[in-house]
Amino acid sequence: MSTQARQEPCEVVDPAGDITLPDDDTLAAMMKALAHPARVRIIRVLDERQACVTGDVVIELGLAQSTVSEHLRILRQTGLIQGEIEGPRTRYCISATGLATLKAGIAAL
Amino acid sequence: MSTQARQEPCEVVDPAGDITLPDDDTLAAMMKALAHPARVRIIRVLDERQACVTGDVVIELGLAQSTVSEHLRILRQTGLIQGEIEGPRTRYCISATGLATLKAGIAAL
DNA sequence: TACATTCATCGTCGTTCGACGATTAATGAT
DNA sequence: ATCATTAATCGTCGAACGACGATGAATGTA
Repeated sequence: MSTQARQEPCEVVDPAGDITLPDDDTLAAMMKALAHPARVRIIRVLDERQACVTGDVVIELGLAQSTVSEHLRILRQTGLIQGEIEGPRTRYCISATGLATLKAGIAAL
Repeated sequence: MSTQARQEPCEVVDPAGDITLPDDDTLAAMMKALAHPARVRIIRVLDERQACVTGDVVIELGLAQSTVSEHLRILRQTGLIQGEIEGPRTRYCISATGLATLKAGIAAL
């Protein structure tokens, strides 16, 4: 039931080095990924608990499992989070570089 | 009122003082407003040319007038830009506070 | 071998978005 | 007055979104 979060951090490699500014389309896509309250909340949840699995997010958001899985997919495909399979479950965490790219793109507006 | 609109800055009042962090819904709404390449471009255009009227943006984007007017409405309603009527045309400019709120909200993620 | 657990994917359905042309309102010019 | 210009609004239509339940694949356990 609960997550026994241990093991190494989800973010295996992410030097957070040189961040290239995204172009309009990429920036708009990242914005679109966060253009939904549920996905903003997911980012906050992943920030609080360093990392957690899909089931935890489902409980936290109170939405259907398939709905949450879809939101996670969108965030993953835009590079804002990353998930690694861990047995029968998937552990998600924030992508430092992805989020940094978004922040840089916004800040440059 | 208004009228005798000169070419003074569009941003009449905008101290850019205390910026309150937006909640999830507000932040998501601002993201949604910029979750489209055309609207990101509008922000850039308004940034380059301090301010310009609808027709200028129409030419710059190459979209139908009604389409651009709709994009401008969305940005205006979320408080990211502001427009003031100037005779038969409307002059738009970036809202410093609106954009600052967005930047603060993202940076706090 | 099952069987349960976890999560991604699929199918559906109603809502919203985004584009456009047409229309309307307001202003300026003739 | 009439006409032209500018921009917001309206109506439409196809595409995408967002929610859900159902299904399926992968893993762990008895």
